[in-house]
Amino acid sequence: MTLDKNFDPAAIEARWYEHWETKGLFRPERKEAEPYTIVNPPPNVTGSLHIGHALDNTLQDIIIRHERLKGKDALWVVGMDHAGIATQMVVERQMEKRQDKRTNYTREEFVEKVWEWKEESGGTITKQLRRLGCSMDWSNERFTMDEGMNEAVLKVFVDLYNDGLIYRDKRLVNWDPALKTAISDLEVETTDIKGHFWHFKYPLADGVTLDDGRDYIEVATTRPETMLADMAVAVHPKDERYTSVIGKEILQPITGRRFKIVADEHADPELGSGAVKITPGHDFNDFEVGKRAGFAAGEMLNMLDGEANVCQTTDGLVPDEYLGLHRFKKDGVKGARELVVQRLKELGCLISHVSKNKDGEPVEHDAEPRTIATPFGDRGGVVIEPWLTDQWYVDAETLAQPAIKAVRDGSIEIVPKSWEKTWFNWMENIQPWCVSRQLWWGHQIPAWFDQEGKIYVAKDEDEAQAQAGDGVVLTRDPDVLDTWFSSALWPFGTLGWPGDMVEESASGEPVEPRLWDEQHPSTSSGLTAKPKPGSDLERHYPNDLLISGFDILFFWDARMAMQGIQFMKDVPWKRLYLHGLVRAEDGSKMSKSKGNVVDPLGLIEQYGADALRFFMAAMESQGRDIKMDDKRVEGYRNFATKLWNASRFCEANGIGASQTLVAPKASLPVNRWIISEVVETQQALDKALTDLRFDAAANTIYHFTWDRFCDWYLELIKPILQSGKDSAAPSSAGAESVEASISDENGPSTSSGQADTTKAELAETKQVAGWVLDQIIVMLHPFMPFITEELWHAMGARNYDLIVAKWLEPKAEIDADAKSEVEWLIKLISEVRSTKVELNIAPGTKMTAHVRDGDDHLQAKVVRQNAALDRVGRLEAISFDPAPEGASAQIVVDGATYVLPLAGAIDIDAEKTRLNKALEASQKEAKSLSGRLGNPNFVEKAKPEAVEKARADLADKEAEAERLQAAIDRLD
RNA sequence: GGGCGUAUAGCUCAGUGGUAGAGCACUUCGUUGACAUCGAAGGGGUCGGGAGUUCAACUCUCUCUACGCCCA
Repeated sequence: MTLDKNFDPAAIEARWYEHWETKGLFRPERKEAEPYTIVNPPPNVTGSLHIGHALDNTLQDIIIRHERLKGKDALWVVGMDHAGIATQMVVERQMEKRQDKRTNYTREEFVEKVWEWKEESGGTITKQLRRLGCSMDWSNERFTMDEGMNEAVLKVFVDLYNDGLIYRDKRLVNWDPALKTAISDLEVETTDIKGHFWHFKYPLADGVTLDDGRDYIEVATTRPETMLADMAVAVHPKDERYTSVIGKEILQPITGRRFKIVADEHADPELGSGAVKITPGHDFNDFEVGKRAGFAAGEMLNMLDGEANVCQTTDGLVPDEYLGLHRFKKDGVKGARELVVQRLKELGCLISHVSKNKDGEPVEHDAEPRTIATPFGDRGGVVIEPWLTDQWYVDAETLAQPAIKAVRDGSIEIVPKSWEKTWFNWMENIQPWCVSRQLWWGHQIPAWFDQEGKIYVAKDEDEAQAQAGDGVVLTRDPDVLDTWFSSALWPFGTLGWPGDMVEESASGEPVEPRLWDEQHPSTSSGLTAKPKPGSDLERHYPNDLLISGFDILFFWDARMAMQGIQFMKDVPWKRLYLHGLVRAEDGSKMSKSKGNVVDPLGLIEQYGADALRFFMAAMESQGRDIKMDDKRVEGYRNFATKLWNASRFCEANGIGASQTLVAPKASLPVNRWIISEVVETQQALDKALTDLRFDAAANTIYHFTWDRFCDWYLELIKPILQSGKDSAAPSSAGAESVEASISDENGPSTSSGQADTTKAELAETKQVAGWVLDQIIVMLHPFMPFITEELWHAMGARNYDLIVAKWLEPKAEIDADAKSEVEWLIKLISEVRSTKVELNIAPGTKMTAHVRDGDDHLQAKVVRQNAALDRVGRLEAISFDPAPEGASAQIVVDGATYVLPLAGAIDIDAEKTRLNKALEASQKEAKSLSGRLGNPNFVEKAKPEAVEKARADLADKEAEAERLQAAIDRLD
């Protein structure tokens, strides 16, 4: 197999993905291996892959592939979320297009249609995740409404109810009039909008007046329409303006309703008139005031229907002209708000707001302009109405306590740690979680009502009937559960809970599972439920890691923690990694409405999935959002191409797949050096991945591959490989450099490295090069799975696919001698190159170097590296004899000076400038070091290592400066 | 109002109590067979302002400023 000249990602991606999936390689059978588990945040069934998914899933895939390579039983659970509201909306919208609607069908028919939609059009995203290369366990793909999850949801609901942790309550709820359902407080987004603040007169009844003689109380409101359901006016108990009227009554001008003036600390004397109207049925604060004033929730007046149109209150006092109006102006049609203002104005009850125009003249307005923090539904997009209804609530406060403790005691580690505070802050102030939704699509709540309204909660109707007794007519609660209620069970519901639980008696003997204990399943049986030994549930719960965006920390992560601990008696995952958002190039949030959404599939088509993945990893530093940058994705595409070409080079030189996991035995310094570099790279990479530093991990492998392997190692071994070719096909190509030799008579005399290369050295080099390339391919695989799998097979016959290959075990030490020798070589060659540029000498010019102050050790190195110095450094000969008289360039490297005689014209001034620049740099550093060492405090108080290092550095720099000075002097 | 985060090269971002780094962009040079999706060599930052701790601060503390996010 020969690699194509050009690397084309699209040509290999689909092929390898299908190969992995059909061979079942995403989850190979490894029952004996240590388990490793991640559950994927289930994307919405209606969703398609956006750039945030690309980030989130790339990170997970990197970890899971790494763990799989390390031999673990790596399980990445995948599935979809039924997305109650979103999905129902999609299907209803489709119906609208056909002039059809949900209510033309029975609930069963409609739900059936949603399932049909799901089968046909849902789950686009699962195909797209495959494009990204994600190695989830599709063979066990789940859905939050599948049978198993349904069983889990029912059990959780029933158990929580029996334990008093779910209850039904009548209170104000966040009502979305567009979707006609309750939503949880997390689904409300508060936005500042420009609004108005109206001031009205509320007449006092029965001829009562205030101390100042007025016969009305001034109240102000941003929502005049709620006036139709006012039940009180509140004043602060200590507000002397109003103490005399507390307990007296107001006669509401529009409805004619009479209600009391109550004392309540909610009224702020500093704000407006100090008196506030109270509408307990339509405002969260007023609800509390109303309760304190003695109104039961059931008595509170409601003036709006589910669409927020005005309806009659139970006291029948809302005038007919208001009935049916929307709460406020909608689609250009005036609503109750506008009419209330108009009528009050006509009645002389509106207090105008007076402002001054630009000429300083007073101008009257109906209302004062004001910015109002307004709640909007995150899905429906309309203003949320606090509405008095019966809903199901989860006692989140109780469930939160162990979740708080788990983070506090380290059972859950949150990465980055800075999110802990947010976790605690939210959990400690958590509100009851409203879990019922007035939808048809979702898990219908397992609760039945008899004709008296008594509640029976049970797993099914038969159970409920049994509880209620024969002959009682039961009606099932039509509502469904919040989608997050089911996704909160993901870490165990997907692993076989509750089916794979067994109960153990006190003696430890297993008992037949009794999942639906008729009394109190979880609390009264006296048995401990445990996962069945050997089951996925037992092996994979707790999960090892959860990776999610911080935006779903409360929605999902926190709720998983609560439910996981409650039902599994253990945390859902040991670590929680939170990443940021992917932002548009200008730093703004991507949104469809702004039209600045970047499509990850477009990037994949343009640059390849590997490049996009690498970008995500390289940009993911903890605690920061990622700004989209196409140029950078392009750069990582180039990186893939670079690796491709390096592999082609190897292939062309007979370098192929290595046969061993351990590093080959090597004698040549360059080979020993690169093996050491592999060892160091692996250490850095493993550490970065353990620390979840994706950026560090990506950069480590990037720089090793490009800067070390391609730029130096492959260049340095070219002479060796070349000689192999020459000997295979003898030619005179290398004859010229055979002349290059060490001319010191006392030193070891040698001809060029090419001639000197033995078969053994060539074989060793090929082996090492092949081995190193393999290590790169393995280390890079979690980041760039496609190109690496392709190269893995292209480089030779393999016993297994790369995705299930073995992680590195070089079993090699870091070779300090080889390291220092090759580093010297690189430094010398680099210096020669930059000297040439500065002296305007053509880069290809071959030169001879004369060494000053060289010792035996250096001579030996020069001999060993002769071929590389010649081919890569363009130093055709290195002599230990003094340089001939005449102009020359001089280089100082590691305690020796290399004099490069220049036969032709040399720009002495340019060389002087160059040397002086280097001298200044050395002197500057030496000065700084000697200054520090001259400070007695430093020598006394600093760490001894620091002092030692400073001394050593100073000696080096001073010596270097001396040599440079000497070199300059020789130019004169 | 409370909380969190960020300010480092033209841009996007790493970074460590002990002489500032990467990618891109920029400048110059380079097609002798892995790679022009490339190679070689460069230029460029008083690490947001101020104060403090320390022998030593880009790094720790405080404060100010600017921006962003979350909660109320």
